[in-house]
Amino acid sequence: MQAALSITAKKSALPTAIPLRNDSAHAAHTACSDCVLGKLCLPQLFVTMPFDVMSAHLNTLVRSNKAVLHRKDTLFHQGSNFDALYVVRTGAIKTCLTDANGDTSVTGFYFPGDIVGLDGINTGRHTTTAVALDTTSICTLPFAALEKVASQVPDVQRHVFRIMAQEIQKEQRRLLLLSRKSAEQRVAAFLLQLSRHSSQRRLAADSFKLPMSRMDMGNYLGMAVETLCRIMTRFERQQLLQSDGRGVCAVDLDGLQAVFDSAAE
Amino acid sequence: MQAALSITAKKSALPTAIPLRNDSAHAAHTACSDCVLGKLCLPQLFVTMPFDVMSAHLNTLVRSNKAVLHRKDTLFHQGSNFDALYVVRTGAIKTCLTDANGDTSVTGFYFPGDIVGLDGINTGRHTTTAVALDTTSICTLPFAALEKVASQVPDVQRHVFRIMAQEIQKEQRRLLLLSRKSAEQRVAAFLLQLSRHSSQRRLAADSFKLPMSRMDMGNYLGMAVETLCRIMTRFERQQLLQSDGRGVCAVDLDGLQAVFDSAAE
DNA sequence: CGTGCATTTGACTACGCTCAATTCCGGTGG
DNA sequence: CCACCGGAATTGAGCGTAGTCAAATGCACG
Repeated sequence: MQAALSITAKKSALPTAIPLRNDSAHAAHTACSDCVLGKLCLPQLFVTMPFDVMSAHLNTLVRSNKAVLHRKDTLFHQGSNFDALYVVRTGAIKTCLTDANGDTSVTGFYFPGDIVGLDGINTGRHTTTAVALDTTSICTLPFAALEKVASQVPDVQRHVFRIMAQEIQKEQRRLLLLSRKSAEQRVAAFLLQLSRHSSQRRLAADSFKLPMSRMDMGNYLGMAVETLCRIMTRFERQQLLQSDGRGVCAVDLDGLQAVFDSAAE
Repeated sequence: MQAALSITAKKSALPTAIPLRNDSAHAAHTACSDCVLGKLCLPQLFVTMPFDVMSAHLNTLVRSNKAVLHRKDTLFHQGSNFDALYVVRTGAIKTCLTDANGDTSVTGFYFPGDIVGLDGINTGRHTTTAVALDTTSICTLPFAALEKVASQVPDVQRHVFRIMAQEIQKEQRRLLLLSRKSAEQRVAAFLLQLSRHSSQRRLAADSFKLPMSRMDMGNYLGMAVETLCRIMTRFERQQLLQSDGRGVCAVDLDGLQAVFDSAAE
C-alpha cells in the first residue's frame, strides 16, 4: 500500500511544489498564497500548471478563503445538496456515512491540502457528513465553476480526474487494509499514513497530532474502540510510539513498518 | 439454470486480447448502433445526451468494438501503462490489487455496462490487474480521446466525473460493508447487489450467474473461502438460495434482505 | 480415466467483540 | 479555585465469530 503511494508522494514532496522560474512567476506565487488557495492546495490541484495560468484560474474559482469551522461543526450533511468541493487549509475534517440500518462509519480523515466532498458529484447530493475535528479553515470551490474552467483548460480537467482517481485508489488501499490485515497491522498502517501525510506537509515525519477521538479512529479502522486502545497501549509498551492522548504522537517509523510487514503470511 | 446458456453458447474461437482497429468511421458507427457500446453503456456514460450527439462522439471514442477475452485472460496488469478505459459488453471481469507484502485482494467485479480501468487515471499506470472470469467482450475507450471530447462537450465531462464519483461511492459502501457487517450480512449484501445489477440489465432479479470462484468471492468480501462456503450452504439449507456451483444462483430476495437487516446492532 | 485444482465439511483455535468496571480529563457551576 | 459531572479512554474477563489446519469430495481438463 505504500509502494503505490510513492509515486504521488514524491511529486508533492518536492521542496517547493513547483519550481519558480522567473520574477513574474514569483509574483503569481505570492498573490496565490496571499489571497487564494495558498500553497497547501498546489500539490493536489495544480501541480503541473505554470504559476501564472494557475493563479488566474484560482481567482475565478475560489469563492471564499476564510471559512472557519470549530470543533464538531459540520461542513455538509449527508443528503444535502452538493454544489462545491472544499479544500482543507488548516485543521482536520472527518467524513461519516450512515447506512439504512443506522450504522455509521467514518469514511475518511482530511488534512491540510486534502479535498473534501467528491462523493457528491455523482448524485448532486452529499452521501457523507463532514465534521470538523478541530478548529479548521477551508476553501470553497464551487463545482459549477470548476467544471467550467475544467472544460476550458485541459490541465485542470485532467487534474480533477486525477484527484478523483486518487480518491479511488485511497479507498482501494483502505479496502485491502480492512479486509486482509490484522487489527494491529491496520493501526500501524494508519499511523504510518499520518506520518507520511505529515512529512508531505514538511512537518516532522515522526511526530504529529491525532485530532480524532479513539472512537473515530477505531471506527475508521473497522475495530472496536477497546481493541484500538489495547493496541495503542501495547505499541507504547513496545516503544513504538509515545502518545499524549489526543495530543501529539511520536512514532518509531521503522518499528511500525516492521509490525505492518510482519505476519504477512 | 436455463438462462445461463445463452451467453456461454457463443463458442466462437476468436483471437484474443489485442484490440482490433476500426478503419472506417462508418463501420464504427454501424457497429455502435448495433450493440457496440450499445444500450448497455448508455446508462453509464451518455444518459443525458441526445442520441445523435452521442453517437457522433462515440465514433470518435471507440477504438475497438470486438475485443474478446477468454477465461483468465488479463485485460491489463497492475503497473502497466494506462491509456484507455474499458466497457464490459458481455461476460465479467475482476480486478485484483497486490500490495507490497504480496497480499492480493479482489477489488471489484465488473459486469456488462460497467467501466473498468479508472484506477489508472491518477498515475498513468494501472494499480490493479483486470482478469476475465468468463468469455468476455469489451469496448476500448482511449483515454486521451475521451479527455478531448470531455473538454469539448460539457455533458461528457460531467459524465466522466459522475462515473468516477460513482466508483468512489461504490467503494465507500463496500468499506462500510466490510468494516461493520458480519460475514453473513456481507454475503447477503453481495447477492442482493448482484441481483440488483441483474435486474438493471432487464434480467431476472432472482436468478443470475456467479461467474467468479468461491475464492474470489470470499476474498472480495474479506473472509476465508471456508467461511464463505459454510454461509452459502447455510443459506441453501434455509432456502435463501439455490446454487449450482459457479452456475446460476436463484435467491430469495426478501429473505436475504432480512438477513442483511437483521442483527442491525 | 486419471491428475490437479476448487469446493465442501469438520475440528480446533484465536483474534477481536461485548459487557462491565475504573480511571482520566475537560467543562461547568458553586 | 475546587468539586462535581459526563463523556472519553483504558483495562479486565469471558465469549463468539470467523480463521486455520486438515481431510474428503467434486469437478474440469487433458
